[in-house]
Amino acid sequence: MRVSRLSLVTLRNVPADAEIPSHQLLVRGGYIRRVGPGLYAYLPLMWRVLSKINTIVRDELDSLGALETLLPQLQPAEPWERSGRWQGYTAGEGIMFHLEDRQGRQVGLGPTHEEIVTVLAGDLLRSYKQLPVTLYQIQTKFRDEIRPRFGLMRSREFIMKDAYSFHADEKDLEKTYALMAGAYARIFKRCGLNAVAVDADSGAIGGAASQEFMVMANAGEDLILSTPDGSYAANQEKAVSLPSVAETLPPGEERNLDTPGQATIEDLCAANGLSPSQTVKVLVLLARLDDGRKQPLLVSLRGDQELNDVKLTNAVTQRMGSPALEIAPINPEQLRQQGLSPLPFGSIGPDLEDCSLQDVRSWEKRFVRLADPTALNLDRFVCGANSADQHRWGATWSSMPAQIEADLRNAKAGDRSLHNQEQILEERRGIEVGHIFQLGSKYSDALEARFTDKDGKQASLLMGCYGIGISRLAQAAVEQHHDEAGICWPVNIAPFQVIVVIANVQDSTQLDLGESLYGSLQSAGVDALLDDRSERAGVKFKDADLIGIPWRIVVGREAEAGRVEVVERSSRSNSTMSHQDALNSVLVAVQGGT
RNA sequence: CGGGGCGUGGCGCAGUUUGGUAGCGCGGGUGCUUUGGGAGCACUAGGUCGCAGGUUCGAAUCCUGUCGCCCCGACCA
Repeated sequence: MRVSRLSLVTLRNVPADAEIPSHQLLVRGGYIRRVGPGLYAYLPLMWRVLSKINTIVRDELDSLGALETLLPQLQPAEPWERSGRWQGYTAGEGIMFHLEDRQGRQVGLGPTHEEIVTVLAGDLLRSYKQLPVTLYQIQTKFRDEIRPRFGLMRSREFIMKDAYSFHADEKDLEKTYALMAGAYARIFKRCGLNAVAVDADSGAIGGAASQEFMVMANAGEDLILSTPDGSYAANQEKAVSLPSVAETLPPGEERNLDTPGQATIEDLCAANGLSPSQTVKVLVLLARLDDGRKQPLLVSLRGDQELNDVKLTNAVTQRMGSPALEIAPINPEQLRQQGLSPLPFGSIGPDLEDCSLQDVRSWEKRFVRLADPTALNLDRFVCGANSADQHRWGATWSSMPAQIEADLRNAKAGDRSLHNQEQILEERRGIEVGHIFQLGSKYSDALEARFTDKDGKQASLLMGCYGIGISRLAQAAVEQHHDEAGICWPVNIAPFQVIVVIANVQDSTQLDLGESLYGSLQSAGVDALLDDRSERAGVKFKDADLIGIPWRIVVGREAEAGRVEVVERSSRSNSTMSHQDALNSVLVAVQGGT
């Protein structure tokens, strides 16, 4: 390709709406353009990058025997209703774009394809003899994000590879899951990314085992906790750790404490010479459940611990038999609307009585009481006395109502690893580029996707599902590979592997040599770009750096002598040599990396 | 949804406080000079100042409404 024909528009100014380097560079380099909030056009250079990533992905998945398909983006509501996800995905903060067609049918734009593929699999896969099967597609997904940001990192329309596997038994599912994990590791490596697999929550997709593949970068939206020896890594949503040892309360009788204005753990401890680990804090929350119930919760944590929303949501979902769609603190306004008296927030104890809910209008009439082990393991503690400006010193669980024990706290940097107490957890930010799940029969049960097993009996298909954010991956690669001057693409996903820059196209010797090198590269099967523009050399160098082509051959001053300069973008190393040597060394470098 | 900010040529911005009929840098076009790290000079094209009302002799500027976009938050008392 000739740069003169590429419609290349690079920007010197940093676009005002781009925050992180990768987003700025992709816009400045002429890779993407914003069309609306969270909506981007992939310009010709970007499309080449995405195609290269897709080629690698296809190669690895095909080698596992997976089958490429293409499924509808416009999806009827019905299978989503049967899987129980229509409500959660469309109501309130739901993430699915949905609409009514001219016949009044409800349809959604696919944020993911479990429902569709499960229905299909149920139709197609009738016997264990057909299993296992893995189907995949590379396609645009739609998600009505609360707040799109960072360019392609969190956009409302993005390209995703999603794969779904179907099995007759657990063992077979686990086998494919493991194979897929291996393929993912190879895919990210071939894309030039430093990605790590971490334990993850399976979230709205549901299911058992689940791992995320994270590209470590400061711009990442996820917090990853890991041990220095690499033996443990997990998303904070899921991470576990050994809590620090609580300080014990000195001996003494249980008594009341006057705690005027001490509404936070911090204030309480400062005013009374306590350590946060000697206290129990109680959060008053309301869970909105999928079946319509509004369930008040009392959640007890040791004072020095933070609540983990994801763990809480999972615990509530499990106990209530209906998915928790949203859990939020109860505020005084809500109490008023329910016709309840105000609660002494800041002085709540685990034994706040259910009678304070007696007159509720639309909520459940009893609290569900959950407590984290860090709180339950305290023999004696300080907690709220359920009356304003009053706490209790030396309280014990024996005088409290029964609690549901559940891990509800955030693991954090500095905690000891549960798996090896010698190891202290560290935290880093990560960009989630892939996620694999063992779904089991969650969807096949709901959608009645069954097959006939060896014994002639009907059984639900066991499923795995596996995603890679293709467009996000491309941007993550830029986030991981750039410098002040621009992008430094890993050669395997670069839009072009080599750029031949003719320093001065007015000089016919330079022009001829440049053209000839370009032709030789093309005949050798290299993706080459020829900068044949009648710009000054400096402009062409700046653009080449910005768009990040891994290898540059400069045909300039010494063209007369048949000598050219070879520059490696990432290291900036350069050397001058004969054009034959240049061709050979670039061929070796480029093809060695493929 | 809550809080903050911003809408002025393709991009980045000034001008708004103190109304007087639109400007700077980059980019585009033409010509001459220049030619290895985003050149210089000259000429030139391009904006109903987000939109709709209002005040005024006169509105980018003041008032009202409205739409859009960006950032932060939605962390726990």
